[in-house]
Amino acid sequence: MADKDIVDNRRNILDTALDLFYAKGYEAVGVQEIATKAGVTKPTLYYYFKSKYGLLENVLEDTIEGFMEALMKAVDEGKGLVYSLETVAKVYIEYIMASRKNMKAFHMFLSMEYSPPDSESHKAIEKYVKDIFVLFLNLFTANAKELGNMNGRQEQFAMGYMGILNYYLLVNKERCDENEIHSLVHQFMHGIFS
Amino acid sequence: MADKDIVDNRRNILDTALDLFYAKGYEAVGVQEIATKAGVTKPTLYYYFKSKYGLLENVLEDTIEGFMEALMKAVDEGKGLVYSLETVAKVYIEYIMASRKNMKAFHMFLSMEYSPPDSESHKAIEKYVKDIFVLFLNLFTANAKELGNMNGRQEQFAMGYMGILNYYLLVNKERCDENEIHSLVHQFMHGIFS
DNA sequence: TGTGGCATATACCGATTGGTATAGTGAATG
DNA sequence: CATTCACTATACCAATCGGTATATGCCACA
Repeated sequence: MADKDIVDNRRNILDTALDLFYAKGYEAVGVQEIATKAGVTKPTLYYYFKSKYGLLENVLEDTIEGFMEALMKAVDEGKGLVYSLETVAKVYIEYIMASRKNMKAFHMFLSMEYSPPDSESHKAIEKYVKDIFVLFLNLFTANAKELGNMNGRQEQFAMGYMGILNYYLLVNKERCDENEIHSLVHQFMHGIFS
Repeated sequence: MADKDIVDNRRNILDTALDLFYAKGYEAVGVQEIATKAGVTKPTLYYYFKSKYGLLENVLEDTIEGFMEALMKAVDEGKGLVYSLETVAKVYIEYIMASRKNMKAFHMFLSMEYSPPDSESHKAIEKYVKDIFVLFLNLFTANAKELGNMNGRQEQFAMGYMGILNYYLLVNKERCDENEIHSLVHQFMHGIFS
């Protein structure tokens, strides 16, 4: 019918793999299942990706790196801590709400971040985790003057903020409210004694 | 030599399974590997546990339920919010530091809490997660008078506190400092503006 | 018309998966 | 002595695992 019946098999494999890795986890999904659901055969999959693990790496590159760029852009604006924290949170929910694909990617990322230390999932994700942690760390050190003497508690602040953000987004998988995020940031900065 | 060369195969299987589930994850570990490392054969494993999933459930019961009891005991003392939050945090690190087995159990638990929604890991853990969340929720509602009008933000508080705690303990897998936990609780209650 | 390379499928590999049918232990009980 | 019971091992099952050798269809270019 249309002049474009051509299918991008590589794209299909990537998207199908994300769906399955998100839903069942990397270790629980077979290569055969991915190929079948993507409408290709196994050799086709192995033509584009050198191994199952290589496929996982490509899925990550295809999804998470866009998120990382947005995150990096949001950090170095130099408009103060409060502004930065809220902007960062906004990047998170905007990314997740932008598409179902992004939502799946983010939660796959989260699940991999907490995955067992000797698993392939963990190995594939660790560099991204490290980058993001450093990014949060820099956010606090860059705004050190606002916080007075942090006494090297930047790491604790970074961990606390990432923990709050991650867990909130884990629990509220489908519906992320921007107002609630704002409230969360406020809580983080001023404590629960409103 | 000793009068007790008898081995408790059920115990060995349980402990070995925990080791492997912790390190590589439930889905990535084979029943054969568990049996071999435990020094038994597969039918012996299936004599004590009806399936691989049944084994996972038993591993959870064997480890996490002790933690849950300690947690429940720590909550309902009615000595105020600050006291409760610190006590709860203390239960976490005391449990983790008590033994290497406990440390593995806790991190397996954490990894399962963030595991993919359609995975067996998720299914096995969800009831415990729900119980713990309710427990945290009650902690805040029980101390409502201290916090003034929470406007139904108990859920947010519970999520925030669990998130901070979990992420801190994930990152500091091996070395959990009680003083740092104290500082973390303080940060949670009064915000990062010291 | 040929030729080379990208992209795809058929059919297969050895190894491992979760799980079991069956037979045997050794110790206690009648 | 015979039976029973808790427990363990040998040997096996079909199915699936990740991965590949080989052949072919197709299209661009010569």
